[in-house]
Amino acid sequence: MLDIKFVRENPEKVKENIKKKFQNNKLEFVDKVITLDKEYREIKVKADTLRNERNTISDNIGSLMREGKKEEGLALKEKVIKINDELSTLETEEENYENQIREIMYLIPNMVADDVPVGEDDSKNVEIEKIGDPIIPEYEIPYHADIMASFNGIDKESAAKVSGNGFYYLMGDIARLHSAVLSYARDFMIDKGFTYCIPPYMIRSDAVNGVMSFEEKEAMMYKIEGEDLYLIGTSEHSMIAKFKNQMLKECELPITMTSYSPCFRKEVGAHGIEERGVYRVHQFEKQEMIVICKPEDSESWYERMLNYTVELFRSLDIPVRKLVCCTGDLADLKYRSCDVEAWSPRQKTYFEVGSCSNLTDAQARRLGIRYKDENGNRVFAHTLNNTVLTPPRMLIAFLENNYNEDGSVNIPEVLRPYMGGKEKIEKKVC
RNA sequence: GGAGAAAUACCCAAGUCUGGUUGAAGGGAUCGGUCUUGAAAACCGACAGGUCGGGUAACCGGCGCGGGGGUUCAAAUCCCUCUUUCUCCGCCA
Repeated sequence: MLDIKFVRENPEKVKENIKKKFQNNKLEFVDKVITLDKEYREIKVKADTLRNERNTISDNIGSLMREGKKEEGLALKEKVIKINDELSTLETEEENYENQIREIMYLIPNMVADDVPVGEDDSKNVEIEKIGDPIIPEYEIPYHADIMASFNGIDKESAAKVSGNGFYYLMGDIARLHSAVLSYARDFMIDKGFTYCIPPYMIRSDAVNGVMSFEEKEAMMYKIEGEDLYLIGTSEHSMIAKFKNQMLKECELPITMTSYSPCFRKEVGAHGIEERGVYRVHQFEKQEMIVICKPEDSESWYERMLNYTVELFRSLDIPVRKLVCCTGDLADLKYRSCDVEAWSPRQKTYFEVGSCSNLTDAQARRLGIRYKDENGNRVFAHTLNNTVLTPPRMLIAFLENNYNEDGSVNIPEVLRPYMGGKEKIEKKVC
C-alpha cells in the first residue's frame, strides 16, 4: 500500500509503475483516487467545522444548565439538532469516501525497484545465478513419491481414505528425514542469529483480513466451524499479524525471526491438488524467516536472506538457481522478489522451493508496523520474508539429488546428526 | 465451559454510582535547573502523547479514556457488543 501523499505528488510515477506491471486496467485508479481524496478532504473540512460548532454550543448549553438558565439552554438545543442533521449526511459521505479510497489504495501496487526486469508474466523471470552443478545422472531418477514408496515412506492411499486427496502419511526414514530437514533448517537459521518462533496455527478473522485479500482468503484458508478462527496457510500470517499496529523501539530493530508451522491450504483454483506426489498438498510444514528493519537496511537484508536459502540448499548438496521475478510476476505488495529454485535431475529443470521478498513499507503501512527513530519520528518499518524450506516439497529435491543408482539415498553430512548418524537410507524389501 | 471483577496517557492511578467547568487529579519515570568537588537526596521548573485535516507559517480544528456500535444538545461517565486481563469453580494434554 502506497502513501496517499506520495500518489498525490507523484501520479505519473505511480502510473509508470502500474504500466511496468502490465496492469493497465488500474491506470484510471490513480486519477480517481486523487480526485476522491481531494473531495474527501473538502468534506472533512466542512464536517470538522460543523462538529466544532456543535461542541461549542453544547458547552454553552452545559454552562447555561449549571446556571439554571433552562430556557436559553433549550433554545440552543434546537440549533444543535439542526447541525447534527446536516452532519449525519456529511458523515455518511465521509465514510463512503474513506472506504472507496482505501479500497483503491489496496489495489494500487507498491513501487517496484528500478532494476526489476520488466515482463508480463513468470515466463519473463530472469535467472541471475546458478549455484552447484545441475547434474543429470546416467541412470534414471524415479518420481519422488516412488522413491519414498521404495523406503515404505509414504502412504497416500490410506491418507486419501482418512482425510481425502491432498494428504499423506509419511513413515519411517522419510518421516524422520522430514523432521530432520526442519530441525536442521531451524538450527541453521538460529546460527545465523534469527530468533526461533512457534506461532499460533489458528488466527482470527481480523488477523486474516489484515494480511490477505478476500480472494486469497477464499482460495486458501480453512475456517474452523463455529469459531472465529482460521487455520494458517503459512506462519507468515501469524508472524506479520503479531506486529500489527505496533510501535517498535528503534533498538529492537532489526527483528529477525525464523518461524516453524504446519500450513493448511485449500488450494482452490489454478493448480488444484496433485494426485500422486507431495508437491501440492493441503497440509505441509514450513520453516520461514521474516525480517522487520529500518528502511535503509532492507535491501541488504534482502540479499542476505536470499543467500541464506541458497547456502542451506547447497549444504544439502542440492543445486539451485536464483530467478528474479519480473514486474508482471511480482505480487502487488512487493518491491522485489526472487525465487529460489532447486534442480530436479528427473525433470531436468529447476522448480520453485522458496521465494524471498522485500515489501519495503507497503505491508507495514497497511498493517501499521512502525518504529520511533532517534528524532522521535514515527516511521513505517520495512518488512521482508523468505522461505527457509518446506518439506515435503524440499524432500523432492533432496531425494532426487541424493539418489543413487542402487536406489539408496545419501544423507549429507550436515543432516546425519538428525538422522541418527545414518549416511544413507536404503530400500526396504519385503 | 460457569460465576464475578476489571481495562484511563511511558508506568501506577483518581474520576464512572450522580453525563456538562475533565483531554483527563495525583504519583513515578523522563528532561532542565538549584544545591554539591561529583553523585544521591531534597527543592524548583518543563513536559500529555497519537492521528487526520486546514494553513507558507505562527497556529487552528476533528477524532481520541481496550475495539466497535448506540442513547443524548453533550459520553471516560449511561446502554449493547466484542476482545483482553485477574479471581473462583469445572474440565484437561
